Amino acid sequence: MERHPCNNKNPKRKRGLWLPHEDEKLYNFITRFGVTSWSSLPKQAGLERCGKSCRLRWMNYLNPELKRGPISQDEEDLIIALHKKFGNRWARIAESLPGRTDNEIKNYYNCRIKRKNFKYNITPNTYKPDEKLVEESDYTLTMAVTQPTCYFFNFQSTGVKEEKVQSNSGSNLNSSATYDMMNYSDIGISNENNEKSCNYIDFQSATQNEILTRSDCKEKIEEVQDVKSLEEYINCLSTLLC
DNA sequence: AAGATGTCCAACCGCCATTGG
DNA sequence: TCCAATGGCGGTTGGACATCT
Repeated sequence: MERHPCNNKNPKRKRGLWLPHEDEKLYNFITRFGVTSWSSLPKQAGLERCGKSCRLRWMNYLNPELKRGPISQDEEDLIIALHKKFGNRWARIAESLPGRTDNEIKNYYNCRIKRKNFKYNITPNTYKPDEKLVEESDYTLTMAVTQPTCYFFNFQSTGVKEEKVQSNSGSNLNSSATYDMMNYSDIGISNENNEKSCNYIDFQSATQNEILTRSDCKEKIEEVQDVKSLEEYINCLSTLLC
């Protein structure tokens, strides 16, 4: 197999923003011949770029299957939910958003959602995906669309420190006695018309120096939006943690 | 009006798993 | 079996543009 090195030492390699005529060459070549090898494509298409650069330009910009326009609220909700599940595995997240690229989602998350999280006192850098949930189908995501009044996307535990999280009212949460400290939670609440929204609640501050009570929990939630079915929320939480 | 600052995103870099000579 | 090229991925950066002072 012929090798086509693609590295910084190649003096002929062009860099920087793509020019319209380069886009045209790449687009015309791929739509006509397809891609058999990215490494040999630049030469065949008459481009002074490396194969990697061509691949990136096609994947992130020229591919006609890409969706243009701003990311919708539904898409944002999905990104948040999937990020909780998969962490920074952008390519995996992008699989669930047809027409959106991993780069686009990554950029969107880093500059929009991260800022929102900061507003709600969440530090995504501390986030680690819950491997158990990653392995266990789409359970949390399914929850998000099937719970009519209260749903949540994910809970994670941290290995950093242990902290008791209890309910003082005999709920299901209490039956499991002790959990690892819940770090951050995304809780989505839908209204009567099943129009969902996504809000962020920092449970860490609630659990850092105190036992998290049912009323604490309810108070936290009510800070964001009125909740009609706290019991349902507790049940969901208990099911997921057990 | 102009400089400073912030936001956004295209593109590059480096790492790693896979592939195939 | 070894090893270098390749492709894919996530992290990061630089610059264009927008907004603020």
